Amino acid sequence: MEMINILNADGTVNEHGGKYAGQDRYDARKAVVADMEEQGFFISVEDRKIELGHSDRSKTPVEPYLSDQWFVAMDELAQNAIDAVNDGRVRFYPARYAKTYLDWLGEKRDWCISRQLWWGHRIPIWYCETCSEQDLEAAFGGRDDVFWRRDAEDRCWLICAETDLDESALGGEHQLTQDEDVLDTWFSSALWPHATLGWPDTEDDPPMIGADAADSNGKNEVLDFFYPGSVLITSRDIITLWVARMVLTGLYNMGDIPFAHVHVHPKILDGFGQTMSKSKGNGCDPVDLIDKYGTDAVRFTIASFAGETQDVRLPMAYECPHCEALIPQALDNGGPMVKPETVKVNVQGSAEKVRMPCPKCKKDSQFSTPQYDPDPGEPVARMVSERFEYGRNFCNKLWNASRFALMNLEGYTPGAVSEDELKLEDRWILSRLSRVTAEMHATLGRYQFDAATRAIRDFTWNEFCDWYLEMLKPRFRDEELKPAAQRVLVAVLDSLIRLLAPFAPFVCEELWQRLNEIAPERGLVEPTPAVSSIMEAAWPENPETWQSKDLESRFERLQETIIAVRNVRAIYSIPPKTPLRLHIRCEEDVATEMQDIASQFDNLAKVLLEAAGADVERPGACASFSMTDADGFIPLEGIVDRDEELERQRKKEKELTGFITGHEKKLSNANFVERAPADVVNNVRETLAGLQKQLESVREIISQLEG
RNA sequence: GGACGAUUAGCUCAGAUGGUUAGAGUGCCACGUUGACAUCGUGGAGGUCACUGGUUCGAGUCCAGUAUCGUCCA
Repeated sequence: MEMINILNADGTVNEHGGKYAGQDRYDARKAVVADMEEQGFFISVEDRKIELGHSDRSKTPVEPYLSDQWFVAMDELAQNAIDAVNDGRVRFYPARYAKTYLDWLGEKRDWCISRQLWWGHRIPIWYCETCSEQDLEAAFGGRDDVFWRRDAEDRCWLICAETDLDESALGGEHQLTQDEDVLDTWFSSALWPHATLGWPDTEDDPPMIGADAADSNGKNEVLDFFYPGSVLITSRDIITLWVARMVLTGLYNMGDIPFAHVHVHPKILDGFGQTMSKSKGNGCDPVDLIDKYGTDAVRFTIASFAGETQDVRLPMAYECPHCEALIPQALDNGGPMVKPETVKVNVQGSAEKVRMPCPKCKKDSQFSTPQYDPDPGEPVARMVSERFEYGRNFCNKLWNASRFALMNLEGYTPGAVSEDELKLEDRWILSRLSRVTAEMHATLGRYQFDAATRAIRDFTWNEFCDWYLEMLKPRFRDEELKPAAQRVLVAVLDSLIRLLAPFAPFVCEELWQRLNEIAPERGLVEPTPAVSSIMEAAWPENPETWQSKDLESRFERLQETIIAVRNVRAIYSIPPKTPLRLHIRCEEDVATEMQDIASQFDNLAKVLLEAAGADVERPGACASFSMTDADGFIPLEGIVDRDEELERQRKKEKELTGFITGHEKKLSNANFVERAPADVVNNVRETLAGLQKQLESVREIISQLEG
């Protein structure tokens, strides 16, 4: 059946519309109904729910309209792009997104590239109805960038050219008319990886700031150097629209893939799981966030969101411009908006600008909405999110820790650090540093930015700040121990800044500069001169030989002891300044080590190690704690409450019993012992033995308390 | 209709190849300010891992189904 178009481009009915020709489509529809009624063909009109597409911008219903469009044949182009992913030349991270790409390309639907817009690249097609092939031959015969053929209905010539053709290029009586449409924006965007590097010019570098055109050596070295790129980082909703198109045009125009890796990051949704958009008014202005929390804070926080899931939620709040209180965003009629009971929502067209009252200071303020902008000069409640405090607090912590380090680098001299100058805490922090460096290398290699930021944050805060810096403090007060402590600290801080620089470049640059002033030569084991900017600094390589599992677990025992003492302090409300005494019952080798680090017990828990060894007895009135290979007693004459202590120990006993039963159950299962890997079984056995030993101690303590 | 994902502590999220007592940040509770940091420190409470089956010696993790939510495509 013949397809008949009854519409003009402006939405009025055309000459095929009979008596309705010239009428607007809405009027014409009413007229049709009226005419049917008049002629007795009309039965009824009823409301129906139908799927009706609307223009995103104008919200006008989309009408069916037949027109000629240009298409790109996709068969071969798509197949080449499919092959590039299937044979691994292009790799997706996370890998599942390759499916989106392959499924879509696999359909090989021809690509409609005509768009009825006034902006964009004009389609490089010219029409001529009057000329002959001889005319074309005469005008363009010598050119290899102009092609022509008759159109499918043999109505006119279609002429395609790489560069614009003059409308009179064929001579006076033959008019060349260029297609009115422009290329699909994705067709143009698809060229981005090579077009931005100067393609199709392969003989000159693209114009660059400061470059001398006279240097041209007949090659586009920029294109050669930067194409193909290494990684494209993008959002999943344009995998088909853009990524696939970049690959296929890259392969077609350049004969090579545009990039080897495609990393697809999650999409940030609002607190209700909705896509942020201007028209919904639930988005946020990154500049507002940067203004409030800091550039590095925003960057670090966003990096911490970037894992392998598809979405992350970012609950937003309005910030009262008067008192900085946060007013959480609420849902209203399906769209995010301030709570309806606190504000009348301004519907489109309303003249009055709504003011949002602050529940804290009771003042009100204007806020940005999709319908209008706030009045100039008016205090505006901007949109912020508490989640960025994560990054802000961390950057602040890093800054303060570094400041502390720099303060203590007074008198630093570069020099080698010998094995015997390394204290337990030095060896431990280096072991941990080496581990975190390796972990960052691994996670960044997989584009798991969330895991990388978590690793470096935990290291910085929970290990470097909480333990290492604290343990260095006494050494800084001792002139003899100071130099080595400074050298190790500088080396660790140097690495730390390098590792953090991608996520907090501004703070890190500032710290790097300050470190350069006080310690221009640094590093383990032999110091070397540092480069002038963190941007030039190499990614650190902290040797795996620094790692020691044994050392780390011994260090954990020290940490456990200190935490146990602090816990006793908290439970009995003993002020931090009141000194305590500690007796530890353990094997001799453990005792020796405890003695070696006794000064740290004093430093970190204000507790004096009074006795350590296998023959240590539990003093009469004391608080006790037990670990797998040591029991601690803290004499608390007159302070300790026997009932409270008993209750504490019984709680511990119950906890231990629970774990032990679980482990015993496992080991009594013949199937487990036979089928599980030997190391898993051994692990359970060892843990069980440790737990049993600990339980024994706890029971002994209980019986003494009861007795 | 098809595809992909999510459902774990009040909130926001980690938990790769199944294996000790499921973690973090934030919020909450208690205590703390004589100098790195209150944007902080110390200690603590808080979870039948959406539901139902299955595979396995063993499941937050693997499989099937159900429910709810989100996104893309048609």
